[in-house]
Amino acid sequence: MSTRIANLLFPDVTATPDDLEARYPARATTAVRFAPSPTGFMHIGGLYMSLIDRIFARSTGGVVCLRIEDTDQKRQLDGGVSEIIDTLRRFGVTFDEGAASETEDYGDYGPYRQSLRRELYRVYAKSLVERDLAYPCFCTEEELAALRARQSDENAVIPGYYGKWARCRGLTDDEIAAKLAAGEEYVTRLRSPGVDGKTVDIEDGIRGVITMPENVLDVVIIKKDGLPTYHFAHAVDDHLMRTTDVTRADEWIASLPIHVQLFDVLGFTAPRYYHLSPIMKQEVNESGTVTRRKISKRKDPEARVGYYLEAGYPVAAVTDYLLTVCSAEFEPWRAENPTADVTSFPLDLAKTGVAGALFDFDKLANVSKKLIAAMTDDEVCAAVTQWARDYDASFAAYIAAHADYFRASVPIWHANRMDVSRWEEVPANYPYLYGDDFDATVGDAPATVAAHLADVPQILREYQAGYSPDDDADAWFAKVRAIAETHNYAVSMGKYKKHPEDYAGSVADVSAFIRVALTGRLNTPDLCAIARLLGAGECARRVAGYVEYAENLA
RNA sequence: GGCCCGUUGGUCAAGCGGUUAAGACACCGCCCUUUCACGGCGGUAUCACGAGUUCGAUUCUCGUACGGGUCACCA
Repeated sequence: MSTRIANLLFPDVTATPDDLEARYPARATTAVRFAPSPTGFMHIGGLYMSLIDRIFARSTGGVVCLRIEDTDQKRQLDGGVSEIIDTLRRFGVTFDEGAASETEDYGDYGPYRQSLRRELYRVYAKSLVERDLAYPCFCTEEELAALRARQSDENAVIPGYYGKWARCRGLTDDEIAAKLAAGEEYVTRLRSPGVDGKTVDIEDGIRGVITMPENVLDVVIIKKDGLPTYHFAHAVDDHLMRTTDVTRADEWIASLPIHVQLFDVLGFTAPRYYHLSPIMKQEVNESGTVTRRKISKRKDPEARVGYYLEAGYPVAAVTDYLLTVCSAEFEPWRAENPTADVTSFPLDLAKTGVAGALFDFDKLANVSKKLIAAMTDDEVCAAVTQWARDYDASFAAYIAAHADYFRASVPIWHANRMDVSRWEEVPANYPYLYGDDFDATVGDAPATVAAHLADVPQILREYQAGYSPDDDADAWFAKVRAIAETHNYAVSMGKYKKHPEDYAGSVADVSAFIRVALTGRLNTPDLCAIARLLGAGECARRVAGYVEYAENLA
């Protein structure tokens, strides 16, 4: 018994583990937690994890807490907590307990930020010292570096602080007292009861039983600054918060033996673990080899959740996509429940993939397009307007100045189309709709125009001469067909396909000339609708401009 | 290097000893069509490799290769 040392180390700690047990009673439901570090920006992987936590809690009738892991003081950033809360809320991820703002918490199992839980960790650390399961270590960083060097020289099978390498493990109480009296700095280490050669079986809800060597390392549990390491905080926090299920990235699998040992010496029941594979990104290195790696916040703009907001993906598209990646059961569910909130998806974590999916922007775009197609014109109009206000000031100004026109334009590219996957594409894809002095003649003429250059000016002149803004779609197209006929362009695709040699082209070509003159593109929404939106004057201006351009080319 | 985890088409994947090896995205083709689309139909393409178990392996076992993770007073 090292009561003397425990008291020397933690003189102010009077509470006992039993007191804490009583303060945080067991829960009646499942509990999971999302536990990010407030490093200043929200990572897409964090959104992914928190979404899964939220859904897990809902589908098991339990709660989800937001716990802030701020024990690494070097990495903290001002505003980091609000960034997390605000971003997640935008994506519909909310918590039943946890940090509510930069300074406030709510819920009965708090405080929910580790920097405020210092005393809790110390109670357990003291208990461990009393029971000879932990001890102070006075080794400096230099000494530790030297130790690693020696181990590498001697090819130690297991590197690290343990057994004969653990110098401070054998310090007598008197020696410890003397060092403490001299004011030497120290960390607190676990006196690992692990035995080299023994293994532990740990069940993972996704991967099944994992067999690993038992932990023998005297890991640090309390750092020099008095705050716990991740391992110790995980054990104490998840026990005291009565977390029943721990979801986290699979990079933690390697430290599982430490964690179960900690739970064991502390007398806690370990939670059920689910280790999820992070979303990967494909990379082609200089030698041409294709590899996959975690999405990195340094290299990949898409790592930032803000990236998707700025691009204008509807938030539901992002969350739907993430769930598609997480579970193969999501898409069929979504098809059955097109309007249901994502968080009501009955997620079965056991069926989640273990390999680490590659982020697929094509798939995201498709999910998003379908979702946008299902929105009403009014919803789309409102969403684009809001997006522009937030992220595209000049487009926002344009919308504000042409509110009715903009509203009238939305159905043109929205109705029965899947053209738009994110709002930034609206100004980018439709310059011929939204912009002053649009000029269709910049760039090269498309092949179909170039191939019929002799006909283009005359056809356009006839089109313009016959154009009436009062024509409906049928009348408008009847005129186009008539022009086609006079120039020996087949009036239907069917006829043209049967005998292409009999014609100069088809009505599709004639339409293409008009389309290019009006928009500069070969692929646009319905031309007649575009012409009506633009107005007769603007159409005349563009057609005239293109006639001149085509004549110069010819 | 030690220890873990993984490997089904270009991508996401279903599959749990016998299947024509689902489906989605992307791509291509055809049809529909008065243009652009939407829609419909169809197509190309996958079990990393080698042993073993078995009447039979994508499914089980063991190797090999390749990929990933981890070996901090960071989480």
